[in-house]
Amino acid sequence: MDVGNLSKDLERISTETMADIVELRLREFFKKKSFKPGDALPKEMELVAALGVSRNVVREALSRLRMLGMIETRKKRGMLLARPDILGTFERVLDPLIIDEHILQDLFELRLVLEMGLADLLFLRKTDKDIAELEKIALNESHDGVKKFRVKNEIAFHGKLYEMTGNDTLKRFQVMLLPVFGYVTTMEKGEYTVGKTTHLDLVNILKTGTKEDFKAGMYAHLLPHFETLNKK
Amino acid sequence: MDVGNLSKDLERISTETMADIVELRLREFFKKKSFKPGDALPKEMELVAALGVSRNVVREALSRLRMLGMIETRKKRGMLLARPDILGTFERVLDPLIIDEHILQDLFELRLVLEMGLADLLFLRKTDKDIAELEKIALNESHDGVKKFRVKNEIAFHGKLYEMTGNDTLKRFQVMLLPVFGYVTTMEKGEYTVGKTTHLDLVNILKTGTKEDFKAGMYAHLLPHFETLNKK
DNA sequence: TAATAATATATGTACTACATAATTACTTTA
DNA sequence: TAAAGTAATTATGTAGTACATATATTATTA
Repeated sequence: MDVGNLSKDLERISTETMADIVELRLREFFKKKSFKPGDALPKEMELVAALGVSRNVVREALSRLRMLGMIETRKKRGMLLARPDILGTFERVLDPLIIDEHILQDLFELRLVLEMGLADLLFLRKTDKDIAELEKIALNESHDGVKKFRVKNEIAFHGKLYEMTGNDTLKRFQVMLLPVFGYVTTMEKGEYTVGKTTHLDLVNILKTGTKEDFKAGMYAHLLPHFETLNKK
Repeated sequence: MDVGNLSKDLERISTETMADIVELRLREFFKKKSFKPGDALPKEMELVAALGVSRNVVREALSRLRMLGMIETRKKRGMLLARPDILGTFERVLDPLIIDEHILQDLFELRLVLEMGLADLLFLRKTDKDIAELEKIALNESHDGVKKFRVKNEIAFHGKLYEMTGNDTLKRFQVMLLPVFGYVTTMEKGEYTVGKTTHLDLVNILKTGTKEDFKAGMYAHLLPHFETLNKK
């Protein structure tokens, strides 16, 4: 018999555990019943009875949802639907040590994309106060060769840029990507090279320049990184 | 006594469960021992003995890590460290129905930032074949008033753009943000307004224009969305 | 009536038992 | 002796019981 077609004819044996199934069912249930954050959920024992599985299994599934912040539990009161902390869950798996090299590279590029796209939000929401603070950061930078400080400068400056967008999620996203970013940059060949446009240049563009100036400036600033990228 | 200072003096009673603690300890353990994907992990009973908690608790913690794709379990063989699917976990909590309105707005802006930042990767990696496919998508668009089709066009076109960056993570990210994006756009006041630059215009820029042209074109295309944004 | 105590209830933890799958060791047979 | 088949072993998966603990509700008392 043709082995190649076998996998099409024979359905893959599901290795799903009961906890997996219950987790899924609960998600569907919450959505279907259109529970809103703060609503009380059924008790564990009610779920056990309804689903026909052991309390153990139900608790494993609930434990997962609790970790994701989708539910909260209070003794006696039972469980409540909650608002998940979307980035918090992301953070949990974002460890450069465990992540695939290929994904790391993708995330590195993702950060470049983000930084290049910041300009519009930035020019919409920048304030004189912000720019003053940013300038202070840029002026305080030490320009000796110690790598540790250089990384610190980078983080402070670019972090402030994200902050200036007034988008908390974006800011947190940046914080999360920091370790990843750091990891990849150490992989880059040769010495740390600085783009022609410095942090101070960027500050000045923010003060008097246009959005387009800023986009060009940011590109020039990140150019050393862009040059490490390769085509498909 | 001053109640205001009380919370500073009295440490907050931790409501962490054993499962929370064990989860954390296991993460630290894996990192400390610098396990690599594929490595065999201790058996459940060994963890039970080492941590001094019930098997139940250990299993709840393991269940969470398993959900995140950090570990895999095979009967008899035990557990293996795995490569987590970072975006998969993200997806799990990214339901517009349970996400905070404020976060939704943030994610909407995040997507705008991404699209504005695509240009550099796009011009680095675009191929004639890609552009041809993109053009086909743009040409196939129906321009009647049916909203359903318009959304479909948007998804197909912008999705292709993400794809052309050659960055799988970015592409998946876009797919994830789609429902969120759709949700927010329906919130936008008034009728669906199209930017002055059409999809076909963008295609032509990709063909013969410069990166800067494209950035300007994309901004013009997204302008209706940008105009809904407000300052801090 | 207000403060206090008792009760009920739902989650958290521990423990036991057995099912199931898969590896390993052993035995049988050609 | 090698291959095939069988049994033993082992680690995870599921079920169920028991009790601890915190808290909302109810009952009691001053």
